[in-house]
Amino acid sequence: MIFQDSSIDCPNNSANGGIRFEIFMDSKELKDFIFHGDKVFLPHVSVDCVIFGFHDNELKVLLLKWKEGPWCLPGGFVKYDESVDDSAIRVLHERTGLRNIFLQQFHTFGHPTREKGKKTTHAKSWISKRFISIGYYALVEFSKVNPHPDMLSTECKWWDVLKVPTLIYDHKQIMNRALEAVRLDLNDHPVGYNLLPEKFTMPELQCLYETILNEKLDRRNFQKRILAMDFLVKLKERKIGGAHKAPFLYRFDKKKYSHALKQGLKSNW
Amino acid sequence: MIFQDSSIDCPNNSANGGIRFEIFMDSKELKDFIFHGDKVFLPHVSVDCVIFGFHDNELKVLLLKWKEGPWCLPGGFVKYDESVDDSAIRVLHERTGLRNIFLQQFHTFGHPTREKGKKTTHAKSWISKRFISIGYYALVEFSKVNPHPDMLSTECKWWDVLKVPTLIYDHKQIMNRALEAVRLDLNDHPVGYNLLPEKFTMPELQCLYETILNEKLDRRNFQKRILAMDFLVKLKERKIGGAHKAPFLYRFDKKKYSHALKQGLKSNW
DNA sequence: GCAAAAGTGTTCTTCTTACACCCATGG
DNA sequence: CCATGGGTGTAAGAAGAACACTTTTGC
Repeated sequence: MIFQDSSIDCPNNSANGGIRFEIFMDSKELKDFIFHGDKVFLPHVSVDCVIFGFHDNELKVLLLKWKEGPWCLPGGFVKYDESVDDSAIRVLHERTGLRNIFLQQFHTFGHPTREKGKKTTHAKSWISKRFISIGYYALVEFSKVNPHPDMLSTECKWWDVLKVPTLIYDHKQIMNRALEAVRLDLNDHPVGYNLLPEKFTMPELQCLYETILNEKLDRRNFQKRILAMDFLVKLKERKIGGAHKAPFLYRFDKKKYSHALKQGLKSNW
Repeated sequence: MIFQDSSIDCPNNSANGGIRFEIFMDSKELKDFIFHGDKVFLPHVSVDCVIFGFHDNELKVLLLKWKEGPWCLPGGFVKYDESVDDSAIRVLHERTGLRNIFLQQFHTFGHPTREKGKKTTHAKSWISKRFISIGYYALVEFSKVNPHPDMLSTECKWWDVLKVPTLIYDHKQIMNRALEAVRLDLNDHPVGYNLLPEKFTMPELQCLYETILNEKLDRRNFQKRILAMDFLVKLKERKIGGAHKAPFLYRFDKKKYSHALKQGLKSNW
C-alpha cells in the first residue's frame, strides 16, 4: 500500500486552501495535450483510479463524465520521470484535492481490445493509441473531497457503487476488480481511517464494513472482533442528536492502526 | 489466474516435439530487435516472469544470464496487438517450451529508476528507454522444462530461490514480491498441479508447501487439512523403491482442483 | 408507552494445534 | 535389529457463530 508520507495523517486535506489543480483549462492546453502530450507522458501507459468514499451508508465511487460522452474512471498518464505510483497520487490529488490518501495498486489491464469503441477523431495522436492501464484503488473521506473534473470531462461526481451507470471501455470491470481487491484487503488490513470522520460510532463502522462487503454482520460479534484488533480507542463521549439510545464514539489509534496496516491482520469477514 | 485453455491439463507439454522457439538467433535479428523492435513491440512496457519449479526438495526459479552481464528474470515485451497476458505466456513458452502453464499477474513495477545502471550503448534505441514492467509468476513442472536462453542471454538455468545471485535492476525485488504473492495465494488456492508429477506422495506435497512457505508443518495436521480440501485422490499404489515404509501415491482430482482454483479456499498456512 | 437502535456476555460449535504409537523398509 | 520415515487418531485450546435481554431516546 502507499501512503504519501510516512504518517497516515492527512494534515493538508482539510478545506481547499492552497491546492493547485494542475490541470489544463482552456482548449489550447487541450490541443497541446492531445498533440504534444507524448512529450510529457509515456505512450501506451495509463493509470486508472477507483476512488471509494462512504456517505449516507452507501459505498460511493468517484466518476467523471466525458464531454458528450459516457462516464468513466478518473485516470491519467505517467510522466517520463514519474513513478507509476506518483501518477496515481497526482490523479487523485487533481480530482479530489486530497493528499496523503490510502492508495493501492491492484491489477494491470492490458488486453488489446480493452478500449473497445475508442474514438479516432485524432487518429494520429498518441492518445488514440492502445493503452495499458494500471489500476489503483483509493479509500478517501467523502466529506473532504472536492470533486474536480479534468480537461476531458464536464462532470465529476460520486455514484453509489450499486448504481453506477454504463462506463466506458472496460472501466466497469476495473471497478469490480477494485471492489474485489478492497474486500480481500479487508481480511488483513484495517479499513476506515480514510473513509470515516475522526470520531465515529461502532454502528457506523459496522455499516461501512457491511457496505463494502454487501452483507449483514452480527452486531455483537462485529464489535468483539474489531475491538480485539486493538486499533480503536473508545471515547467517553456519546454521539448525541440522533434518535434512540446514544452510541459511544470511537477514534482510531493512529499508531496501532498504522502498525496493523503494515503488519497485516488475520481475519476473514 | 490464467490458463491458456479452459482445461488445467497440459497435453502439449511432454518432450519438445513440435515446439517452435520463436526467438531471434543470429546477430542480424538482434540488431533488428534493438533498432526496429519498436515496430513490433510497445515501447516502455515489459513483462517479467518469475518462473518457479520444484526439484530436489528445493523451490527453484528460472534465471537468464546476459552476455557478459548479470543474471536476470526472463522477460519480454508486448506486441502491438497482443494482450499483456499473452506476452507473458509467450515469454514462458519461449523460455521453457511449456504451454498451458499456471500464470498469475501479481504487480506492476513502475519506478523511474528501477532499471538503475541500465547501459546506454544504444542510447537511441527504444530498448534503452525507461520500462514499466508487469510482473507475472508461473508454477511449472520442473522435469518438463527445457530451459532456453533468449537472444540477449547465454544461459538459462534453475536456481534455488534461497541462493539466487545478484540480479539486474530491481529483479530481486520482483522475485521476492512474487514469492510473497505465491505464499498468499497458497491461502486460498490449491497448489501443486503444475509443480509436481502426476502421481506424488503426501510427504512430497508437504515438502512443496514447506519449501514455498520456508517453514515446517506438522505431518498429521497437514494431511488432514489437505485431504479436507477434497481435491486429492488417494491411489491404491504406494511409491516403491525408496528407503523406509512405502508411502501412498496421490493424484489431483482435476475437476475438483480446477473448481477450487476458481472458487478459492479458506485456509491459512 | 412504544418502536427502534445500542449496550453487553454466554454457550455451542468449529477449527487449529499439539502430541504418540505402531509399522514397513533398507542397510 | 535399528534408524528412519510413514501411517494414523485424540484431546485440549482458540476462534467463530449463534443468540436475548435490558437501556435509552424520540415521537
